[in-house]
Amino acid sequence: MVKLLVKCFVDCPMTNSATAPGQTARQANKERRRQKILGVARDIIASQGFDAFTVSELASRSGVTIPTVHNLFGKKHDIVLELFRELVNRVDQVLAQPDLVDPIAALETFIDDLLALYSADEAFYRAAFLGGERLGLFEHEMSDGIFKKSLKVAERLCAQAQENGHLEGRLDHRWMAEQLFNTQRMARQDWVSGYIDLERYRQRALIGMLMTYAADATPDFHRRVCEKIDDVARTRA
Amino acid sequence: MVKLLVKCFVDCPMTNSATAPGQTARQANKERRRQKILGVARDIIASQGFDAFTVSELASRSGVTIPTVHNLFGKKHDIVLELFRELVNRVDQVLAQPDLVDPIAALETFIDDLLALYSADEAFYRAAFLGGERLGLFEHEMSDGIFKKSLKVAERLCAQAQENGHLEGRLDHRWMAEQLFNTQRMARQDWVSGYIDLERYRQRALIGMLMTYAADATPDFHRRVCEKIDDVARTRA
DNA sequence: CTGCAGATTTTACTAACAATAAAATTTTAT
DNA sequence: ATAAAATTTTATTGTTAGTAAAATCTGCAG
Repeated sequence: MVKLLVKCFVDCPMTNSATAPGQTARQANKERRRQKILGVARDIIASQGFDAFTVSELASRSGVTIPTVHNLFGKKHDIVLELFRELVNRVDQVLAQPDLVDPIAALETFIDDLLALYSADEAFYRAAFLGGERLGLFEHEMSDGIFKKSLKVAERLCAQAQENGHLEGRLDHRWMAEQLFNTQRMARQDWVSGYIDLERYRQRALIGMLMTYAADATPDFHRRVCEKIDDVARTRA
Repeated sequence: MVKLLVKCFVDCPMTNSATAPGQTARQANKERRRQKILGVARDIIASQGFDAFTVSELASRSGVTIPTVHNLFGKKHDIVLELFRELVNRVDQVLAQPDLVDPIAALETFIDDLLALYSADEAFYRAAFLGGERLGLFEHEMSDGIFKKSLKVAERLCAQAQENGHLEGRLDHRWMAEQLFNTQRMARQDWVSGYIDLERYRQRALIGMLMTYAADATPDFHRRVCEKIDDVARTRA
């Protein structure tokens, strides 16, 4: 039995400025394999759902055997965890952007930044959210993770809107922030579940959040919000 | 090897007015076993999550063997389906109740009826929602099931509120109905996921829906809505 | 360019799960 | 009491996650 394999992917020094200087080509190849397998995992979860995501399917599609996958990632759980961590990192960056003065523009910028992120690699984000949900990875994030951070952002948005005279202050900002956050969350979940597409996600999130503003808007601002809602509503019947 | 088993549960005629007249005690016992197993299934899913729900666990906890479970229900999928069907039936009945004239009271009645239902058998409802979600049973219901029906109810609620002069009519009722519906849905999901309890579910759903009203409320009605929100918000800090 | 050390992949295996067929057993009706 | 029917169980199949140890490959030193 004769095997002819060519596996010498990396000969160049690579641009690894971050890690140790003595990093050999072997480790670079390892990382390359990991990324490839991670990509296949993303495709399986996004296109066939989490139940179809088995280690054997992942291995055969990646052109390796099952133990190789376990060798590179550990448990199946860890593969999903890695997708999820990447997701949290990327979303965190978008969340950290500075707010604008105008509340409506801030909302639209926020959602458009998020949507730009998601649409750049829809399969990845759907897979990561799906996997995170399924493995209960959000449960832990609930306490001090992106959840609380998102709420803080939403709360500051409300406070700022009131300072600028757009909100009357008749409603507790804690509730408004929660509503702002949850509206977007529900739309996102329906996208992740495959019920709606990204365009509809944008529409629902935006309109829902604008309606939250409207609940405590000053007359002038209310008019603007309603106009914006009509505007967003018109994007594809 | 000697076995002594006493399995004669039912000797009485039973009150089976619905089905065929010649229904034997055997069938009654069968139904009794099915219900017992279904109850165990509910407990496992609600207390340990869907992943812990295995046929072998279900069988051993129910005091039967694995093939017996399959004999009584078919596939594992069918067990969950039965829980889900029961869920849809029961929720349907609450949804079919007549609306009140006052929009705020209607909302509160609606959510309290729902909550009364859920709290009467919390384990069952959590398990059924969890199972339905996991097996994609809602996907099908999306088109012409409880989803559309719920939206219709919400839309009628808005229309009625406007007729009675509570809403200005500046916002499309289709969007308001969707927001009404989705707010409650998100709160429910957080309850099903174990993030919040029923009391908080009530609070979030009610406040979210009231805020939706507020977005298009006439000045008088807006005042009433805000008062109600404060009222609901005060129930346990 | 050749051989060694260490990293990597694979073969072979275990344990848990869903599901089914057919044998064994129990129950009901006569 | 016994035969027919329904029900449970034993035994088995195929799939999944995961692991240990053997086999193989890679990259570097001489």
